[in-house]
Amino acid sequence: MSGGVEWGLHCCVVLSGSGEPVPAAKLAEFHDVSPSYLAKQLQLLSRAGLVRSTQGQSGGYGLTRPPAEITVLDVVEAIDGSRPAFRCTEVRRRGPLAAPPEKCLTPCSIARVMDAADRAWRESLRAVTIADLAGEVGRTSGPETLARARAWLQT
Amino acid sequence: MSGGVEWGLHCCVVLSGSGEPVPAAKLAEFHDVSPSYLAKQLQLLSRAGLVRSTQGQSGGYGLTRPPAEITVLDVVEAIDGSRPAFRCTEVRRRGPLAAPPEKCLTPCSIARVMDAADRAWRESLRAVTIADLAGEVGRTSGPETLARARAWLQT
DNA sequence: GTCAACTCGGACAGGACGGGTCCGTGGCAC
DNA sequence: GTGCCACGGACCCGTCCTGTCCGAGTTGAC
Ligand code: FES
Ligand code: FES
Repeated sequence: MSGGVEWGLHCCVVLSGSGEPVPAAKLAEFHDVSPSYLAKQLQLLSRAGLVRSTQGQSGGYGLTRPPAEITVLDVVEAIDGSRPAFRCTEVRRRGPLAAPPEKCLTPCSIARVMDAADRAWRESLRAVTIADLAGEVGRTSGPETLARARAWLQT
Repeated sequence: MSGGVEWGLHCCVVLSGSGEPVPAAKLAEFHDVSPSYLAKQLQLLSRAGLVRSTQGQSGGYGLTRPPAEITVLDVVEAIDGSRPAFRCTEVRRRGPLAAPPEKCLTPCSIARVMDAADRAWRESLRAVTIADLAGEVGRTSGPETLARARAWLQT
């Protein structure tokens, strides 16, 4: 999985509840990561419709929806792609004892198991929203942490 | 995820209940895949202790345990590795407002969510065994399918 | 209205990792 | 002894991730 997922998720958390747009350079300095590369991740988020960018002076990025309506799965799929990790290549149809096409109407049982596991993974990620993450941060690191971060971003 | 997982899983299914060892070349011909690459996957399975190889003439591979005691997760981890997909790089400790070390005793909430999803995925894979897969194949493709496959491998 | 500065957006290289292949070595049965 | 087979490592190649760059467009100020 792409390492940029962590950056995108952290960006979404600090962006939650920030009314003013935040430039990508500020976000990069805040997290101490490469500005150019983080810009690419933000582009992916923008293309997926999770964040909206306003150009010009005093422009930047902001969430398009309330944080409670953005799930972790949305961010992960936007950055890392939405294709499943396991890809069935229909091995059963090859070889000397290949299964005839009339027996391949249903997916292979192995593919079904893999697909079920993938669905469980996605369901677990869909159950958590950005708002949940922000609340958790306030609970573990103190409520003032997020406020100070947003204030620093506005400067 | 590595595409060889599909091959290894199919190999384990056809190997289940086969008393005689099966050479790697036969398995490759049966699935119509590259013999060299499948050999590498079988080596990984052997290193993980799932299959045992007998050398010399009329040698080959065979399962070490009953099929009901080998889970799909065992095969996936043997071939694809057991490290989680998401790797936390502790972004919160960097930047101008870095979290102090005394607040980083517990993992980041984002990392916790990712870890929970990964655990759900693994749990879903651990619930299915090779014997279950073999039974499913017999139910959908007819009970004689596996028997014919094993007979072909013995030739 | 004009200018300038600041922003995003996509196009462009470098490098690391995994897929895929090959051959030499050692061990077992015949 | 001889032939067959698994094992381990070294090797090349394609692909994806990482990282960077500069141009188009927009905004705010003067
Ligand atoms: S044919 Fe693809 S998983 Fe069985
Ligand atoms: S610091 Fe790694 S996920 Fe938050």
